[in-house]
Amino acid sequence: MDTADELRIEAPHRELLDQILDKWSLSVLNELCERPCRFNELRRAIPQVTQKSLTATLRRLERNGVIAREVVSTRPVAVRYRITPLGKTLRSPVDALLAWASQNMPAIERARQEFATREEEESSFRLER
Amino acid sequence: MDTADELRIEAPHRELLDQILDKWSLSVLNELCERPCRFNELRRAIPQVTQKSLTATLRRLERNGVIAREVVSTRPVAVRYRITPLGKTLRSPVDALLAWASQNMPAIERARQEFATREEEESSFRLER
DNA sequence: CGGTATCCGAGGCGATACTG
DNA sequence: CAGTATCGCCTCGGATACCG
Repeated sequence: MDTADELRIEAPHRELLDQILDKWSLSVLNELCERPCRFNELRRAIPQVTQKSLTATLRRLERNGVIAREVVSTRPVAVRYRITPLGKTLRSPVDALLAWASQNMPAIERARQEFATREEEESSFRLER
Repeated sequence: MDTADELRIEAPHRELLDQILDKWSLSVLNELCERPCRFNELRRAIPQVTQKSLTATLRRLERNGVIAREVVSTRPVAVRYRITPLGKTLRSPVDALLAWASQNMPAIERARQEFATREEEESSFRLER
């Protein structure tokens, strides 16, 4: 029942991670951790993202309370995004994960090559006989 | 150019996170951290996963060197999956992230409700006028 | 037992065009 | 400036059926 509990607990975790660790979130979070940014400022900082995806990412992050959106009613309007206190607390666990990735990238690269080699051997084995 | 560097570095990170933090990986990793498992043992432990997705998940994790697959050539064959030393090192950063999620779930829930409320107000505002 | 093969629908994401 | 709207691809994952 321990296991079953973990699995039930896990569903919201998964949903949350999907929202916070999606394709562009880390770049955005990274940028907003340094300073508050305007929309187009973020686009320039992350050139590969499209308007649509950036908007979607910002909405998701805002919805989950890790960033805040404030509108200054000038003409034309100015919009400023900034990280929230909650968002700041996300930094250290995420950084830990990225640090893990950096440190172990060589080992992972080796593992991938070995895997590819094993695959090749298998297929040539099947062909031989 | 600091920024540009970070972004170029980030691509492999993203790819890696996509492979390791995908829908079922955490459950599988969690299970294999406790003990080595047979294929169907994992299915029973994680009842919601389909054969196909479990196979795909195991292959991905194996490819990246965090789990190992060993085949015992009996009849019928027995397959055993176990966590690798590399895989074990993944635990602490992942746990940190899950701990963050658990701790802040209430705050996130509040943020979502506020967001929903703001959305409603906006749409009713537009209808009024 | 431990998988493959195939079909399918939902959703993520990009490209492009348009707007207050 | 800061978006929305639309289209279309493409991958992920579930359902189902079959296999050594």
